[in-house]
Amino acid sequence: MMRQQQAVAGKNVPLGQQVTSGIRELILSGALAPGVRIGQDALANQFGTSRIPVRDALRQLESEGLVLLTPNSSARVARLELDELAEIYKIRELIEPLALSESIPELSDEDINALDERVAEMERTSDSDVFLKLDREFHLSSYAAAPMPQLKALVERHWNTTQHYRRAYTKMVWDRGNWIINAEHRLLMEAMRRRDVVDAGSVLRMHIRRTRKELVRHPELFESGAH
Amino acid sequence: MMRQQQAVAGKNVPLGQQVTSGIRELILSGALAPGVRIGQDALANQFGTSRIPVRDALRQLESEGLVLLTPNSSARVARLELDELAEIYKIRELIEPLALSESIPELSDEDINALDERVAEMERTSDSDVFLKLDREFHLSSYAAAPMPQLKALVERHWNTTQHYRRAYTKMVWDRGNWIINAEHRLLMEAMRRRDVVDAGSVLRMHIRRTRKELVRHPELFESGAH
DNA sequence: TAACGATAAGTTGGATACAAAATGCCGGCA
DNA sequence: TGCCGGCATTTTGTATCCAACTTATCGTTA
Repeated sequence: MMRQQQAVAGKNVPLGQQVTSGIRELILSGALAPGVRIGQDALANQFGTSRIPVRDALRQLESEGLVLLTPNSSARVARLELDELAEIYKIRELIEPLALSESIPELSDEDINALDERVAEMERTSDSDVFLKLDREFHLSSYAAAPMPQLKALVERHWNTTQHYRRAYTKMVWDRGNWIINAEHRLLMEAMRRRDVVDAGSVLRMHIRRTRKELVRHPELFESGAH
Repeated sequence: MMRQQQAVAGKNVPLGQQVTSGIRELILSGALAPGVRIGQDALANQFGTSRIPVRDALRQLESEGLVLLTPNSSARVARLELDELAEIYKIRELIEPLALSESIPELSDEDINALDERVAEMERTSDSDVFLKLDREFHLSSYAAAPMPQLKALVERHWNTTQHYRRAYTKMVWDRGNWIINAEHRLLMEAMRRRDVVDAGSVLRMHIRRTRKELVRHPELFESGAH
């Protein structure tokens, strides 16, 4: 008789983790905006479970920086102030070039081509949500080959917590086009093709830094939403 | 044995957070070594609560990198491989100089003197545990004035997850003395007194980098313990 | 009228109880 | 002897229930 012991690390997913993924997706997709109150009962009904898995999920998401828990009171989708967003970008300026430079030597030519394809799609699309998704995929994929799992988890966390504000900014300036980002991506790809970790790191650092300065110029991104 | 919650009038800290602090302290103090299995029931009895707050605490600690949670199975104190430790140090080399350079302009002369006192105590003590405690206090205090709460939380997390290995290393080389660390601390203090963020950052980066290379030379730090 | 306070309703925190999965033990079998 | 499989025990995951705290409502009063 076959032994079901193995379960290959991921077959038997606890209900709590499914709820965690579900809520995380709701937040990252924008369905739940920062500041919105999220009740345990409502989520439990929505996912068809009791409140226990929901509570586990909320704690998990709080530690990921996506949820703000106030004891004995409410759970809300985490929101960032302008300085907090800028702070995250300053950290990103330091750690993402490291992730990139450690990843580049491990990338195959096929990987590079796949990245290039995403850049091309970004230039073609007229949908800001598609653009946002491709941008995230492009950058995170460019780090994927780095043998530094903790660093990559940290980077992804920062992308998650800033997701809402990047979306809001992208939508805001969508009309004006974003040729600068596309140009930076092209320069980044060119350096990556040459496997030049120094140039690639410099372009990426500039890219993040310029975005930070751009965001700081738009405090109106932080005014809306529930409190 | 069974520690009952003291009904401190007015203070209303959720039980789960108290348990979190308790377990965290057990791990950081070395009472719970990496790899050791920690059962929910055992902890619940030890803290005089049910398993619910313990589960909350374990989830919290997992996200802090101090606990490894395997679904449907065990919870263990997180352990690091040699490359993981090195990875964390590479991240530290980047972000701690930033924390320091942002903190230095905000430090008062009294703060500087207090830091100096810790350095002096480190040179005097003959107890490696005291040394470890002072070292942590010194560095974290030197970042304390930086107006970057997320960065400081990140730094503290890295100090926590590497705590056990720093302790093991400190004990291992305790006989040989650690004049190098003391010298580096002196140089660091000197740059901080001059409020020279560039020099201070350079010394700190060197300090962390040298420690990383030193740790990598001692793989035997990772052999012991439960698996 | 506006502010204050008591009370009621709703929400969260924690404990107990039960189901499901994993670990360990022990006997059978080649 | 060594190993494999099944059963029992232990441990984790989830649901339900109760208590405590927060928030809202409504009435009272200056």
